[in-house]
Amino acid sequence: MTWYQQNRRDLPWRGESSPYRVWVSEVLLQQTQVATVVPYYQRFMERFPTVADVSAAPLADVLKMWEGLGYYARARYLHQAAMEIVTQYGGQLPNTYAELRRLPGFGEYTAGAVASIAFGEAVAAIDGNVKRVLSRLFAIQTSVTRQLKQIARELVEQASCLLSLDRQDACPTSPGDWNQALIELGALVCLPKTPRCATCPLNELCQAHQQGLEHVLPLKPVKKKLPHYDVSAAVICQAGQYLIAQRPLKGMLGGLWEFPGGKQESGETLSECLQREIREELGLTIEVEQPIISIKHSYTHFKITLHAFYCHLTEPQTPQTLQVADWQWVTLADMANFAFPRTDLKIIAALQQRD
DNA sequence: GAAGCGTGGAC
DNA sequence: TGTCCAAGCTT
Repeated sequence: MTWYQQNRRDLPWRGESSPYRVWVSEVLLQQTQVATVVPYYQRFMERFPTVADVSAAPLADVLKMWEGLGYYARARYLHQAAMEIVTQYGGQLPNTYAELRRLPGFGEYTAGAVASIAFGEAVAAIDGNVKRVLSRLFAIQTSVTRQLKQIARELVEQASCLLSLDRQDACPTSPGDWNQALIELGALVCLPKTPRCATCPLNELCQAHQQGLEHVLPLKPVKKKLPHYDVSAAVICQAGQYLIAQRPLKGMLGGLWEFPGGKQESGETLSECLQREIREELGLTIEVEQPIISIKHSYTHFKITLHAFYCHLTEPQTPQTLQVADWQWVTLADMANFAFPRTDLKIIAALQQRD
């Protein structure tokens, strides 16, 4: 706790805070690095200062604030939870782990983090940092999940009891500070690849370090290679406007807008692929023209090369919502009002260069 | 318990 | 260029 007090980073969601701000920061930080989150957090708080502001906004506005961040289900769950908090709890976050855990997007970690940091409840908050710190501190190699939960629970309970008996020192005393101290130690000292054991306040207690296992623990599962696909995207122009489509709400990039297209099947040219996809998704017949840009991109479970082509309708036609949530004709300038995945933002940038 | 879900930075 | 992996959650 002394180390944490002296080494904690000054982050926008620390200091003058509120349960809402803690919650938003925790959701943004899920699987996302602090440096990436900071500007998103600032913009999100300006646009949605309170829970009521999020709950009153259309999902499209929340997704727009999430644009480029990834794991877009987080934005949907945050929006859903905000609406529940307004209707069920009068706009105030429930103040216990058990109640928070029932809300969309509140898993064990996030419920534990908000309950401990915002409300002082003595519950554990086990993220990737804490897993790494505790795995090394206790040299845990098997039955990881059960042991870690047990240890983290005992630690936060004991820490809050001990510290409350000993208030004459200036150390932080809350379970929230305890949990954040473990996280901060993992983020700044107990690093995944090159742990800084020489400067670690726990190095003499750390069983992994004593046994020379700090580079081995925690044990990592073997990962398989990501498959690669060629994907095509149609930039369909008509009278200075472009056709964009909204992806289905559930699943990959749910609710985001894109230039329609899809995966190339074997024995198919990119041109044929586009014509098939646009017919299947929107019921349109197109002609494919010149290529615009090809983009390499890696997702969580596969890699793609995305090939964008100028296209036009063979005759006047109205799109149908066969496999898309919605569609819209928009100008280049209008596109700023829709949330796009990274790859499509690159296509838009290419279009602007030609414009 | 495992799979699906984004993106960017570090190395 | 490739790989790892980050303040995880839902199904």
